[in-house]
Amino acid sequence: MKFRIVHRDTSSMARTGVLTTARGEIETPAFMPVGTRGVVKTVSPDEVWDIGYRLILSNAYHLYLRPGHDLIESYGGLHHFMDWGGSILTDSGGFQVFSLARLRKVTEDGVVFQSHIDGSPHLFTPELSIRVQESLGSDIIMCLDDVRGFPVEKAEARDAAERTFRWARRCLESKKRVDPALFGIVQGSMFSDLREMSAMSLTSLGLDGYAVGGLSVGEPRETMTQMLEVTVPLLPSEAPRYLMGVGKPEDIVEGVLRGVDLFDCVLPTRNARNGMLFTSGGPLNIKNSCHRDDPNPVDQACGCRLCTRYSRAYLRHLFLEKEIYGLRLATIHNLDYYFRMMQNIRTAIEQNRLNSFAREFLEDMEETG
RNA sequence: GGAGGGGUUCCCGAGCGGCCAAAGGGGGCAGACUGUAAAUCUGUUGGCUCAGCCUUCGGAGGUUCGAAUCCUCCCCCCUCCA
Repeated sequence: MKFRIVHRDTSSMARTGVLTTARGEIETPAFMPVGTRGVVKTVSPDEVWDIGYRLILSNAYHLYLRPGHDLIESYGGLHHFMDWGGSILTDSGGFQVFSLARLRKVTEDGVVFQSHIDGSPHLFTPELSIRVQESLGSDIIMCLDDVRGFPVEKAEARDAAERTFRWARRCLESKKRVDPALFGIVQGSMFSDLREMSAMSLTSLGLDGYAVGGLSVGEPRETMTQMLEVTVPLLPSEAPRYLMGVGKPEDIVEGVLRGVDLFDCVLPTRNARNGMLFTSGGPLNIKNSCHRDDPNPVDQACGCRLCTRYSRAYLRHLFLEKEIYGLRLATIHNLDYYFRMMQNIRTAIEQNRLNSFAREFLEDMEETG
């Protein structure tokens, strides 16, 4: 993997760049659709590709449990297994330490999960996480980290951040393949000094990229941006920076302003399935009765398959009837919205006007949201 | 003609003298969703001048301090026998 910065915005910390993997190039700042189980829910890889995406996120923990990383490896890796021609970043399973908190126990060695599928216990170590991700054939692999929720006691946050560093070192040591890039993850919850400590120690490992983890877990947005402001400047400028699990359109803009290059989030895909569509006029719940007899497209300004061919009335009908096509159309639309948003962000950076772009964007969001 | 079963709030359906404006589902309406245990979850669903009052359990009467619940008559639906 290579990362080349193309342009630095003069009005903010933002930059555009090109991330090059064995599968091709990705323009940054970029958003990654989430395909946890080897599929972006409800849509085909072709559809994801046609929208413009060249990098998606998948998950080591879920694919390890089912169908098993060895099986996927025997099918030529995840790209081949799911027929995705673009690049893949896999999450390490660290987030499941947080999201499956009731089903796990963290030790220095690793995390003992009780499978959410059949209850069987699994020890997920940094070494296993790397092995799984290498078997999958990911282009970018993540270090196993210890994610905690919000709020959390400082002692617990320190403990988790320090462990995350020790695990990162083990991940680096156990990495066998040379082609995938390895990203470390900064933790430290909402404590500036812990974030600093975490960033400093992690960068000493000389990893290929750095992620900021443990944010958008329930804290106020202002807190998240504060944490970015103390963390991002400590990360090497020439390496890609990735804000994990973020987020809402406004969160992404805030992140880019502070120098973040990569994002991922389930929001566009999950909310699509729940009937929430992102539009240039703000979010919209297609199930609301006001759309019952509305011949207009979901978003006049959108060129996606949903907006160019169907009325709000039709999409609402599909949702009320629980027809699968509605989920697909909504997902395509939201992914299209996010892709175009990232394009607009990149253009604004190259024209040195991200700051004013962001101000307008956030004001619009406030008005409609 | 005879015997039996039943009509409950938008729908299905529980309740079978007071704790019933009435369980539970469905449907409707609204909200949430941030490295996906999520095509999920939560709230709400008679009216009002809302800690109270009014209207409501096929219809009309009655018993009772008190009735969706008991009694009488009537109207409809279903099953079986002739």
